[in-house]
Amino acid sequence: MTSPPVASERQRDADRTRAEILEVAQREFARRGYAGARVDEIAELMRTTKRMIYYYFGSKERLYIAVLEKAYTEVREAERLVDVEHLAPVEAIRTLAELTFDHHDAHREFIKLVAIENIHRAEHIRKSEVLANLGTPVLDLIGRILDAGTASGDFATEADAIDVHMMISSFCFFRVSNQHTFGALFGRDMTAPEHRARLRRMVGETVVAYLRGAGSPERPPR
Amino acid sequence: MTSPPVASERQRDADRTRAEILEVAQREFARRGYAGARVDEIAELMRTTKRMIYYYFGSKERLYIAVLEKAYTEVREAERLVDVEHLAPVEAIRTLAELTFDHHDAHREFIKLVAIENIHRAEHIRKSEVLANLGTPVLDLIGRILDAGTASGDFATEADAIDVHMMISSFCFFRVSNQHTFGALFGRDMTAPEHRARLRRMVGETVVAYLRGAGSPERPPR
DNA sequence: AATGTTACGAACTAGATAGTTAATTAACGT
DNA sequence: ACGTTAATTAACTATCTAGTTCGTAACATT
Repeated sequence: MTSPPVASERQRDADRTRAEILEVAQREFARRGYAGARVDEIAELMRTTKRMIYYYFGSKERLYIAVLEKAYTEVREAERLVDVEHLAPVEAIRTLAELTFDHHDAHREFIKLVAIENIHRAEHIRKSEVLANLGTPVLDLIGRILDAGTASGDFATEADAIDVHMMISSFCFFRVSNQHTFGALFGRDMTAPEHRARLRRMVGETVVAYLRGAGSPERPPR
Repeated sequence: MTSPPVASERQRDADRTRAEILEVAQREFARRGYAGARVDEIAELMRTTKRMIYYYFGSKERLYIAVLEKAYTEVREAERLVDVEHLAPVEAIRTLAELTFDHHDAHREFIKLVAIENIHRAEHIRKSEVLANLGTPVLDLIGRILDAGTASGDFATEADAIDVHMMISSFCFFRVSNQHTFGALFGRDMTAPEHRARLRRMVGETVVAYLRGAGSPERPPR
């Protein structure tokens, strides 16, 4: 006659505890960096104890890797939902750039984790079997858009998919990752709402302009 | 009859010791991040002792701030030497972009420091009186190039100097700062020699293409 | 040469920090 | 109802780490 235990009512719930540790840990690692984050601090910020971190993850490093794996996996999920192939090449690449912009805008904690991981020369990513083999479907998508654009004559620049991806990512990533030093030096918070729409348009226009071939010195823009 | 003390022979040399501490500290902070760097480690890597760090800099944080101040100041010195105003607008902005690329390519340790400082929300930069008021002459330079380009009709896009600076910086900075995660995920080291020239050309072409207005949807490229 | 000042070194300390031990309790299958 | 196992807690420890104490040696000044 007792009601079946609902997740939120249960006093012991491995999944819940594990998930909460990951959530809090992600926030702390993103805020303080890997070395700066404190296992005790993470423990205090949740309802369970430090022992649970070691029970489920074994070490600070393995917890950090688990955080990275979760964050990257979620981001890949979002990427899979991008659908721009019904658009003409120019609009397809412009829209992809703008969606990438939105995506970076919405996942700032993830960006911090990536920045932190780069400071550590990606040593943790390389230790993760999950992440080491995580190719990205975005590259294929860009490749197809580039092919279509070249075939249609819209794109004059012979571009490489990885390069184009880097160009789009760099703009979107930098705006968020370097907001603080940039803000301190130039007195402008690039992530403030009043700059958002303009910079969003800018990425799209930049990729399109580049691919159309307007930047090359030999061949003047058509 | 005793020979005058030469810098290298002297057993005590405040300037030298101070400089060596800064050098080693910069390397260590760039390698391990602020929290990850160890004062003892820095001390072991030089000929003097940990006591000297506290003698000259007072605390780990003040040492770190001193490292930032030195690094930023040196970079500003290099920026002052950029001279592209004798060129026509298109070539001026292209050259500026390419020089910025070279600059980032040559100062990777500085880039790491900036990335680290962003993880700490630029709190140390803000504590430094030297850095807080360090405007940049590059912005004025870009502003003048943009004005000239608009006046001559070469640039159709009404761009903002800070935005253009951000676009150039983001590409150059990201290539270096994110080389490790990017390499791990896409299997390409963007900082490898074989990609250098191509990507260098790419920044220049991208800014020029954008400023010519080739990316806008309303107005087709001229 | 005497004296004061600046630069330096070895050893030490208090507190922080990752990781552990071992006992305890809730859930679940039978 | 009951034994088994998975989940959880509190208290503990070894080590590390930023910062200090105190004494000394080199240089400058007179």
